[in-house]
This record gives sequence, C-alpha cells and structure tokens, in this order.
Amino acid sequence: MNNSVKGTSEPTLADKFQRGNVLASSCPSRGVLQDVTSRWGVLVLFALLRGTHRFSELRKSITGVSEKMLSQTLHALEADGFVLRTAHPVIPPHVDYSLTESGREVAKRVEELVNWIEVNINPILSARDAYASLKSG
Amino acid sequence: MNNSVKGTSEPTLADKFQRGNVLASSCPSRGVLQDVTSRWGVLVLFALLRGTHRFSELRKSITGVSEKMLSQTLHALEADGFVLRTAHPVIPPHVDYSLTESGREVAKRVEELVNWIEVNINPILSARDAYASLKSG
DNA sequence: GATAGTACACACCTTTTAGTAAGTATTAAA
DNA sequence: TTTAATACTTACTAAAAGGTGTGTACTATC
Repeated sequence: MNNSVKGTSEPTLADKFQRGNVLASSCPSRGVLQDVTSRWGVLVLFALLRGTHRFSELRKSITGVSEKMLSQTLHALEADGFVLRTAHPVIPPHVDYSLTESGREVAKRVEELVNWIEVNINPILSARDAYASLKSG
Repeated sequence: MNNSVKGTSEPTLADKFQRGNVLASSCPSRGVLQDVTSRWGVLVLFALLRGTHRFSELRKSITGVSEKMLSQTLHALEADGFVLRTAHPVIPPHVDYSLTESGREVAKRVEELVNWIEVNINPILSARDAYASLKSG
C-alpha cells in the first residue's frame, strides 16, 4: 500500500528515507492523510469534535454513511490512534466513540479547513458556475 | 452528485436548505471538500503553495501521479477557483499553474493538517503497530 | 524526413471504494 | 415465541478512481 510507484517491483533504498515528505509516494504520511481526508473520515472527525457519540448517533448525524463505511472508517481512525472506542458490556450493546488527544489535534485542523469552505461556499460555487458556462458556451 | 441519499429518488425541500452543514449529505460543501481532500488534490495544493509550477514540474514533484490524474485534479481545482491556469502561446506548449487568493487560503489549511501529520508521524505509526498486533495476537 | 519537446485528451482495462441486503449475538419485553 | 434493540460482519454488486498506452498539435532541430 505504501509501495512507491506501482508497476515497479520494490521500494528503493532512497524510498525508505523519504519520510517527512508527503510529495514522495513512499512517505507514510500519505497513508495517514488518506485516512483523515477520506470521504467519511473528515466527517467523523468533525462530528466527534462535538463530543462523544455512539455508533448509531454517528450514523444519524452523518447523513449518507452506510453502517459498513462508518464501521470501516472508525476502525481506520482507531488504528491511527485518533479515535477511542469504549464498549460497555451490556445488552443490547453500547459503544462510545470519542477523540483521543492526537485525534483532537487532527480534528481541529480538519475543522478549520471545513469551516473555511463552508464560510466561502458561495464564491466557490459561483466560480464553478462561471467555469462551467465558460466551457460549454 | 450532490443528491442526498442515493437510492431515494429526489432531494427533499429540506435538503435544499441544508447549506452550511457538511454533515448533511445535500450540503454543497461536501463536493468542494472532496476536491480539496482528494488523494491528489491535497498534494497539488501543498505543492503549489511552494510557488508556480508547470504541469511537468508537478508531475515530477508529486511522485506517483499519472498525467491523467494530475490533469483531472487540476481541472477540478481550477473549476472551484483555487488554481489559476496560465497558458503561454508558444511552441512547445508552456502552461503555468498557481494558486488564486482563495486557493492560498485553502492550501494553507491543508498544509497545517499535512504538517501536523508529518511531525507526528512516528507516534501515529506506533499506534498502528500496536493496534495491528492487538488484533492479530 | 524523422525526432524531440510539452501539455494534454481519449479509449480501454484493472483496482479500489462504496452501497445493499442479509445475518449474528444476547437479553428483555410483549 | 416472536419482536426489538444495538453494533456490527460478511457476501455480493455497482460505481468511481486510477493506470496504461496511444494520439494530437505545432515548430525547430538534426
């Protein structure tokens, strides 16, 4: 998955020293970045910044996620140490999801990006329209 | 593309008033967010923050992008008004890509996220290892 | 006349990602 | 005894993303 250029057989020695440079395909940051910036990853982080949520609560608040995708996304974020999963041993099951300290740090940065886009959505949408009519007309 | 829950036929009236809330599937911010946080979008923004680049320069610095993907990504970012494409009428072709004012704003936020991840990559990778051995052993 | 140089587009195919639907576990309540 | 509740997993299918290779445009140079 972190294997430099696909099609070539192995990562070179140089690849292994490319840490700290996302622009290099061998940089492990790319993988983490993809967990964080994935379609649902961004939204889960954003939602959890507003507090602890149960699985079903996340499903409801993040419109459009399927159970499968939510579960997959939570797993990835948990593996990276951004999300803490707390299962209460009761029936029916009760599981809480919250951000870890590092999770809060990434989430804050994700939030800034999301907020900027939301605040500036109108000019962006106008730019899109202008671009579209430029291309068609 | 921004059409609420797939499988249901049409966006409801309520959907149309969901602007300003990314957690709602009808929010147009989601689409913009996906351009910005796409696999190559993040890296293009990050690279362009370091200055104007030609198409071929971007291809070289962003290891692993194909021409097709780079071109597609640049189109999307150009449409959103984040990237400015300047074609010089010479032969062989010479095209420059740079960030617009709003492009610089998003890119700065993307950069903060990327930088945080790069700085904290080691603890994250450790968390991954711990999680993996927890699951297997 | 063949070749290089640049920035693509296009067609075709593979891989990855996502959605859908059904199933599992356990207990309590109707 | 059937149903409900919660948090999933798994198998199957569909859609999106991505890769590869070829083609195009135009001029200058070898």
